[in-house]
Amino acid sequence: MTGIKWLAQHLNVSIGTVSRALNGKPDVSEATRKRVMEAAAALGYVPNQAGRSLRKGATGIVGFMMETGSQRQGDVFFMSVFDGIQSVFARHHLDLVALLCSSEEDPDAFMQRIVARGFADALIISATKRVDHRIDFLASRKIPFIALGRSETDAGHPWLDLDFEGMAEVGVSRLIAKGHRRIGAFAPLDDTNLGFVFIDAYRKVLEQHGIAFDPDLIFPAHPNEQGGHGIAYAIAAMPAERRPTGFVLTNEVMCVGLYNGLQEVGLIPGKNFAIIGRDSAQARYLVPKLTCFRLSLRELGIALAESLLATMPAYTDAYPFGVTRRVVPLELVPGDSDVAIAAQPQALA
Amino acid sequence: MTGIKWLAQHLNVSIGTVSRALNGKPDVSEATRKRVMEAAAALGYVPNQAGRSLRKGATGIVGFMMETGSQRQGDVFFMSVFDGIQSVFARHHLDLVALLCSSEEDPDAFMQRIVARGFADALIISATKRVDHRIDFLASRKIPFIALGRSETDAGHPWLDLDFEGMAEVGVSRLIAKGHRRIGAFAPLDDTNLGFVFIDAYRKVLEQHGIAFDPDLIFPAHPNEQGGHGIAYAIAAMPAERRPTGFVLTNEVMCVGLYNGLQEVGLIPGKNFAIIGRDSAQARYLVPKLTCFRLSLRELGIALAESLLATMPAYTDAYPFGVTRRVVPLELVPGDSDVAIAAQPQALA
DNA sequence: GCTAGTCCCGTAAACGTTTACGACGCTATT
DNA sequence: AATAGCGTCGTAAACGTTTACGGGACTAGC
Repeated sequence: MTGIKWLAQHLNVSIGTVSRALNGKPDVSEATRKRVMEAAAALGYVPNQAGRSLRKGATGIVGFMMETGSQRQGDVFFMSVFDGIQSVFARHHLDLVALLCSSEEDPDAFMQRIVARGFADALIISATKRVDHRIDFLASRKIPFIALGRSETDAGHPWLDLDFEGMAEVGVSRLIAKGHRRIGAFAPLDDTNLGFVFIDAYRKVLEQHGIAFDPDLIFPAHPNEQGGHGIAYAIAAMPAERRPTGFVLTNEVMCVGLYNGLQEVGLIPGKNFAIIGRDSAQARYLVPKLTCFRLSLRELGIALAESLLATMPAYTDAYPFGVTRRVVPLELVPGDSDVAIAAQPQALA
Repeated sequence: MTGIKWLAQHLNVSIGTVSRALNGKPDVSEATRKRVMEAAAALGYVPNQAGRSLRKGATGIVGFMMETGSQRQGDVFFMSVFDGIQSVFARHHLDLVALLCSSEEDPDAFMQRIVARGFADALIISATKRVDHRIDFLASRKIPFIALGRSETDAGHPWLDLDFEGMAEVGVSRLIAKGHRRIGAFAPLDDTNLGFVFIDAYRKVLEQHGIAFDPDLIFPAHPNEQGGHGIAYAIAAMPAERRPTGFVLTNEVMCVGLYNGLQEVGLIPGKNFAIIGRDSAQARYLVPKLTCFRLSLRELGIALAESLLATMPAYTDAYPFGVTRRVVPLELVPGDSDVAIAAQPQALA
């Protein structure tokens, strides 16, 4: 018994007038507009989503697609990013919802279903794969979207990504300056793109310093705590002289697993092993203090939201910078974990 | 140019027949049904969400309300729960989406907006407060919902919660059996209900063992890493003889902060301090191994989904157990962090 | 006083889907 | 052979909203 005609009847005006009053259209007197808005507030009327979006062809919803399941990395990360996104969306009466793709469903099929159903006006995709069919699909359907993460699939689409090249540059050369020659890195076992970007830059930095690339120092792992933990044991299983003496790890959740795993095998970060990692709520309290890369996740969310809106026709006037394809820098926060090699006592067997 | 009439035209049948065929209604021949479904699959037709839910008055969507922002606790937790929920929903063509309430918006207002807009058919709310207006609101609007977490607000509604009484019983009496008399606990600074439940049970267990309750052993903190970390320093700031010698901590993310904080102040878990905590992906790799309570988050999600569907008229025949208001047990996984007091060397100042 | 213009507001169509209703053709029964 | 029944399908209304269109009332200008 709620609905616009109910409210209109209650006010003795037509439904058209009510709609115009609430949507700020010009063809309504200030007196009746005030009357309508007050009545709506008093009676708790809110336009029905289905009716509105059916008529307008837009939902006022932006979807953030993410995959659920314990395999995926945890998501303190996302909560802060979401908050940044929403602070932008709130200004435009847009709602952000997380579209949860079950681990049992194919991500590409999920995305097609979401789009065809007309669920959201725009999408944000994350965990981009090296080749990502979602990008081609969204571009071909002309759905506004932005990717959090680069991909080799290029549809001229907007994206934002962390500066993995910068982290490789700063992190690896910092360890080299501290005397390290054997520096470990990880390769994600799924085909998320970020791993490849980092490894490429990592190789380039080594080259610049005249250090030969050793494929044994690239440790394949799942991008979660367990993956980091496993790397520690993989290192310990190597002959001592072939082990890395330091590690640059751009994945924040892996840091915790690696840290604790290393301690279990007698490789103590900051003592006889060097780590440069990624900041996170958990990593912030590691002992000894983790030297890490940090960025404001909230600002990342804000940039993501603004860059997305810039590509949506309805908002281009508010955000008049075209397609953004940009890398956001991270700051190195010195800690005690990136010890110099000279200071390292012999690693325990 | 997609839509049901487009598909109907393409097949030379009426839109009514197409709709009936796709929705499994009886009034359609098997031959045309097959023809319609194949064409739909081939042309990639999926019914428009707005049109469908406008007509049916249902959206096929269940919303999981959660608050974003870095203040809230992180959510490796939720990802696994989501996966369990979805494995149930998938059988009924229901979609789960996370409704993200910005930290800048009032949760009660957010909920009202969501409900009034007719966004979801049912809701799951979490982080229940001691008195929670959302419960009364949803009950009065007769929206199907379930709460993850108890509350003193009781609308006869369904809920599921972790067995905090059981954790207090097992955890506290275990530490007492190991010689501890001064056992710490935490009280959440926001008014989430779980804190109160645990503290009440904690007091009762102490009483049963004839140990006086000391309010100084209840540490107020935010339920995140930083909160756990702060507790360590609060403990260190106490005169040594008034400090707790052990701690039972039911919040999984706080464990990491507390663990590392304690090490910083010279109170080493498993050596001169005892901790019983909650299992999590991060906590699993703490050194020394954390003695903790564990449960299957996926199964929790499954129970949550089934209990919710049991209260929805359309699904009561599939899940014919009425309103569930139940506590799910946790298993104690022994580690090395709950050291006996006799084994504790003198705590360092 | 007539016309043009302006300001409000009501009317009705449209968005895409589901579904009650009725129509049609066929078969089986009497 | 007439009728009842069944299986199949088309027609049209309905869901709640937005918006193009037109009309009425009033003002201003001549």
